[in-house]
Amino acid sequence: MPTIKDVATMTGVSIATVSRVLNNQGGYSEETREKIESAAREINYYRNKMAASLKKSSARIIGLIMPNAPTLFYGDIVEGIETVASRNNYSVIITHAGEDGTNLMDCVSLMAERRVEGLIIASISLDEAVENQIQNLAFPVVLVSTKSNSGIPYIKVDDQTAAYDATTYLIKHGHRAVAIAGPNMQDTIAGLPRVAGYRQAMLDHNLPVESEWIHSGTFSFESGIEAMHAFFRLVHRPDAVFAVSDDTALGIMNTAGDLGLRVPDDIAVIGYDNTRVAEMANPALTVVSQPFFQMGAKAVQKLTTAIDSGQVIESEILKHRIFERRSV
Amino acid sequence: MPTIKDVATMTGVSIATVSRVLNNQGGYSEETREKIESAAREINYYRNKMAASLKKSSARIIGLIMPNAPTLFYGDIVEGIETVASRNNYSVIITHAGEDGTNLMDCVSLMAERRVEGLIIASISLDEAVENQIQNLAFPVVLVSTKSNSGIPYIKVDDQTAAYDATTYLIKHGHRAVAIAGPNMQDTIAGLPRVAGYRQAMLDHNLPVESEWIHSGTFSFESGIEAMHAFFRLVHRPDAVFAVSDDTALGIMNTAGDLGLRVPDDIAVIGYDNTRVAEMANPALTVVSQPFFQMGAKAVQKLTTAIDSGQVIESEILKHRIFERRSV
DNA sequence: CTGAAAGCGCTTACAG
DNA sequence: CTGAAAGCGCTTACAG
Repeated sequence: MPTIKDVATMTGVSIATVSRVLNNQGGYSEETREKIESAAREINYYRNKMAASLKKSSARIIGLIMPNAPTLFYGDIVEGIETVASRNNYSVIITHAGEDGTNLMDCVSLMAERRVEGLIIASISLDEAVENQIQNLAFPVVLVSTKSNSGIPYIKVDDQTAAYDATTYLIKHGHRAVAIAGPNMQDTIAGLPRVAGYRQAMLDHNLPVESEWIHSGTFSFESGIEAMHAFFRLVHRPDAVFAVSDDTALGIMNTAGDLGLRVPDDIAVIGYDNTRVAEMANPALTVVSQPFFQMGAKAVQKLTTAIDSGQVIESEILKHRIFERRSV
Repeated sequence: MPTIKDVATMTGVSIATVSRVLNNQGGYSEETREKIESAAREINYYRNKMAASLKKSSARIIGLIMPNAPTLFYGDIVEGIETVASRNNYSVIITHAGEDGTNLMDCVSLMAERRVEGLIIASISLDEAVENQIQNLAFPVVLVSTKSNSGIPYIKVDDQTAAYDATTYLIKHGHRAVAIAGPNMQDTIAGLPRVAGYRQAMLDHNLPVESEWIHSGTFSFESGIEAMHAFFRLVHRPDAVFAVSDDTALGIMNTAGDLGLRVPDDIAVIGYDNTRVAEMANPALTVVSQPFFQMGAKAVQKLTTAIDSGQVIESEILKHRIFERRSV
C-alpha cells in the first residue's frame, strides 16, 4: 500500500508537509495542498490510522463485548453504540464472549491489547476474576443491560421496579390471579429481581401468590409454552401472566390460543423488552420496554466523556415504560 | 500504560527478549521466561497490538459494514462473521452505512485507513462510485446478502429461485390464486427477482396472475398489513400469499385474522428469511430460509483464504431451504 | 510556509 | 540464549 512517503516523493515535499495537509492543519500554500491532494488521490493513498494512533497514543476505538446468545435486541444495542461512536469519530470493535461469558477474560484482554479507549460489556454477568481484571484496566468500562456489585458502572433498567409496574398494570386492569413466567432463578440480575418485583406488587395489593404461579425458565419462547401448559392444568388458573421477556410472552400467547383461551379475554399477557416481535404479535403485545438503543448510545456518551475528562463514570438507571397494545 | 520497555527494565533483559517470550517464540531459558511473565503480570502489561501490527503490516482486522435498517437477522450475520473471525484470530470492526448506504464511501475509506485486511459489506446495494472505489482497494472485499454486477464477489441466496420455490410450494399445496406481498419494485437485488420468480412459477403451472395480486411494498410488517387489506377487497381474492419477508408475512397473517380469515384454511402464507419470529408466529410460519449465520461465516472463510493466498474470491450462491411449519 | 529529526511500541534479521 | 539496531508509517515540537 502507498505510504505518506510515496506521496511526499511524488510531490517533492517532505512527509511533514504531506501530513499537515492531509490533516488540514493549515500553514501551507494552496498550491502545495493541491499538489499533495491530487497525488494522494492518484495513487489511491489512504492514511494509516494505526500508525497515527501509535504516535498519538489514541486509537479512537471503542470495544464492545456481546453475549453469544442471539437475542432480538442485539441489533438495537449495537446500533445505539455505533451511531454515537461514529458521530464522535470512534470505531467500534465487536467480539462475543461465548455462551455464558466463558470467554470474557480473553475478550477483555484482547480489547486491552487492541488499545481500545473505552469498553462496553453488554448483557453478560461478570465473575470475580473478570471484575478484578476490569478494575485494573487503564481505560473506562461500562456495563449495559447487566450490572456488578464491584463498583463497575452500569446502565440498565431497574428490573425489580419494571416487574413491579408490569404486574401492577395487570392488577389495575382487574386481574387478581397473576402469574409470572420464564425467569431464570439462577440469574441474580434479570431473574430474581423481576420475581421480587412481581411478588411485591401482589403483596402491595393484598393479592395472594400461589407457588405454581411462579413458573421459572430461561426467558425463552419455550419457557412461555411450558409455563402456559402448566398454568392451564391448575385448579386455580391465573387470569393474567407477566412474561419476563417478549419471547416468553409469545410462547404464552400462542399456547393459550392452542388451548382455546383468548388473549386478553381469558388470559391477559404483558411482555418485557419491547423487541420488534411485540408489535407483530397477534394481538399486539403490551410490554414493559427497555430502551436498548438508548442504552448503547448512553454508554458511548459516558465513555467519551470519561475518556476526555478522566472522570469516573456514574451508573445510571434508565426509565422503562409500558407500551399499551392489545394483549391486556 | 506499561510498555515492553517497562518489563524489560524490570527484569534486566532487552526488549527483544521480552518480545520473544511474550510471543512464545522459543530460544530463551525457562528462568528468563518466568521472570518476564511474572513481571508482565505484576505491572498489568498488555502488549500493544497496534504497534505490532504496524511493524508486521498486518492488523488482523476484518471490517464489516452493515445497513442502518434494523433487521431481525442482523445479529445472525454478525455472529457468523465474528465467530469465524475470532477463531482465526481476527477482530472485527463494525460500522453502519446509513439508511440506504448513503455513507458507504466514507465507511469504506475508514476501513481502508484502519488497515483492515478484508472487508464485508452486508445487505447494501452499491452505486457505481463505490464499486469503483472497491475495485481499487488493496484488500479483498466480499458482499453478503447483496450483489453487484461489477465483479465484486458476493455470497447470497438465489432470490429468484427461492421465490420460485416458495410459490411452487403454495401451488403444490393446492393453491391456484397465489399473490405476492411486499417487494420493493425499485430493488433490483431482492425485489424484482422475487417477483420474477413468483411469476415464473405461476407461468410454469399455467396459473394466471392478476395484476392486483402483486402488491409491492418495503418488505415490512406494514407492507403485509396493507397488502392483506387490498387482497381482501378483491373480487377474485387470493387463497395463498408469498410474502417477501417474515415481517411481511406476519402482517398478512395478523390482518387476515382481524378480517376473520383463518390461516392456513382460508388463506395460506409463506414467509421469506426464517428469522426468529417465524417459529414464534401463530400459526408458526412456513418459510423459505436464508442461512444468515452461514453467510457471515462463509464470508470470513473466503476472506481469510484470499488474504493468505492472494487469490481472488469466487461468488457463491448459498442454498435456501423451505421450513415447513403450519401456515400453509 | 517548509523540513529534519525524534519517537510512538513493537518485531526481527543479524551477530555473538 | 541474548542484545543492539533498524524500521513499520505516522505526528509534532523545533528551527529556519
